[in-house]
Amino acid sequence: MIRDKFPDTGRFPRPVRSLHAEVVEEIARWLIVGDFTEGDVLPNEQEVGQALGVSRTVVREAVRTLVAKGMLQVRRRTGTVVLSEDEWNIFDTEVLAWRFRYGVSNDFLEELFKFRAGTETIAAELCATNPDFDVAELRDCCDAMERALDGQGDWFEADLRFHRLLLTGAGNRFLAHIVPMLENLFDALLSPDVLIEENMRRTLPRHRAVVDAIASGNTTQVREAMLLLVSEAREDTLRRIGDAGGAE
Amino acid sequence: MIRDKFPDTGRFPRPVRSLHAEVVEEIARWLIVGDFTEGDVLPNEQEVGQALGVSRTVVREAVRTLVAKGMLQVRRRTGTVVLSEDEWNIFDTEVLAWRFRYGVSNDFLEELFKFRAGTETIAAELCATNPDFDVAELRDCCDAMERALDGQGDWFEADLRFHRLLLTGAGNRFLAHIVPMLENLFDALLSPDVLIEENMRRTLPRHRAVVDAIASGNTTQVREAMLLLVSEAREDTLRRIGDAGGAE
DNA sequence: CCCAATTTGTTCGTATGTATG
DNA sequence: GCATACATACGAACAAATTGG
Repeated sequence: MIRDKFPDTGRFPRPVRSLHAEVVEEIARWLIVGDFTEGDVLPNEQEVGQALGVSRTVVREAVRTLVAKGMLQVRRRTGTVVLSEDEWNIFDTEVLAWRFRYGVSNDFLEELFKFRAGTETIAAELCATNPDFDVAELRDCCDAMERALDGQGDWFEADLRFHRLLLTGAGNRFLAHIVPMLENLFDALLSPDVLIEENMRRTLPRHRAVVDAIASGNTTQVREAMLLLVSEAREDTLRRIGDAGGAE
Repeated sequence: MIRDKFPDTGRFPRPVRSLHAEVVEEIARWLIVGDFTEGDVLPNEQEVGQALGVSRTVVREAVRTLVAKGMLQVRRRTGTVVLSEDEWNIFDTEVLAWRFRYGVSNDFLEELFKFRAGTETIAAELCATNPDFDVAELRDCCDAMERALDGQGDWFEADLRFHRLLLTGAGNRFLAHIVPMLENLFDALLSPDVLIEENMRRTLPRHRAVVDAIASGNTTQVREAMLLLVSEAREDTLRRIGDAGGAE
């Protein structure tokens, strides 16, 4: 019972997260792990409420949230039905985070990396042709990564900043919106298992190659450098996942 | 008052859309047209309810929907605050539809077309290297477009099908999820103003060039053909928009 | 440090509407 | 046409958190 996560016992229990957020995530979990799948009808609002120990109102509001994300649909008289996974808002950061938390397939990760390779390459090309783009900042990131290899500073932060600069530097808000997805990816996948010195030493020159290519303004060179960077990142990450058997 | 859209007068009034949907869209409109902008706090739930003639419950559920889409944030004691436009789920189909309906800037459209050019190009390249991809279907679309030029059948439908095939044929669900956005774009922008014979006669061979390039398997050729296709589409569409002054 | 005001959070009871069979 | 099962909608009430005095 969700409610039990808020110990009403002691002096100051105070729920940090609202019941709403808990219920949303719990129902989302049902859908992701497959307790309910496409076409299934959820128990009615009353029953869901009872099962989770919350009122119907809370259930209704939670359902609205998941409807907004394309995971559920409510039909009068029928009830709340689960939509096909490819109706889910795949670009929604919360949906993505839930996937990472409750189980994501290898196929999904492969596709995510392919999408990332494509879009980051576009972004890098646009950066290369954007006169306002500041290459120096990008170089700073590489320097920070290099320092991190010597134990000075945070590799993770510098790496993320590098990719954020690319995606935001393109001057395209659609590309910029991929940043939160990337942050999710980094958070979920860049474990100490992946961030080993061997990988970092290999990827640093790949990053620098991208910077140099952008500085040169040669877009085919940019594309090649970017594709190499992301495909190696994919290797380093997914190999470890496969080894650890971390996913669904 | 939203409520007035449902004439309780006669015998059978029947609201086709729920109050919820109406209120969601109304508040979304407030944000898009700028009645409330970044950082603004909405009137409290009670007041919004009174203003729209609905109960607090309905307002709350509507707000949940907009929070789920990144447009609002709710803080206790403070109230409901409007988030910056670049927090809004830019890939959300409903948000996009509302933008088209209530005002979209030319900059936004430019960026959308650029994003589309990039992602559709990736998709086309992936189709070209996907052994399961059926080029014949793509050719069918072109034939259908050609027939439409002679008054046989629907150009719009064939054109859309063409692009849908590309985006789904790549075998990547992120790319496939761009289809609903494209449908929005087509619905909103491909008016009879744009779909004039001159434009259609020019774009048909561009489509065929993409098909041929994919059939040949030459990815650089695919890219070039695709970029040409989309950039011309952008010209044809935005020129008309500019002429008509249709946007925000 | 506590008090008071404001606003959302949450519950409950009830009535209505709508589609199904 | 009627009963049923469910979502839809309302209103009142109290709880909890945050802010400012």
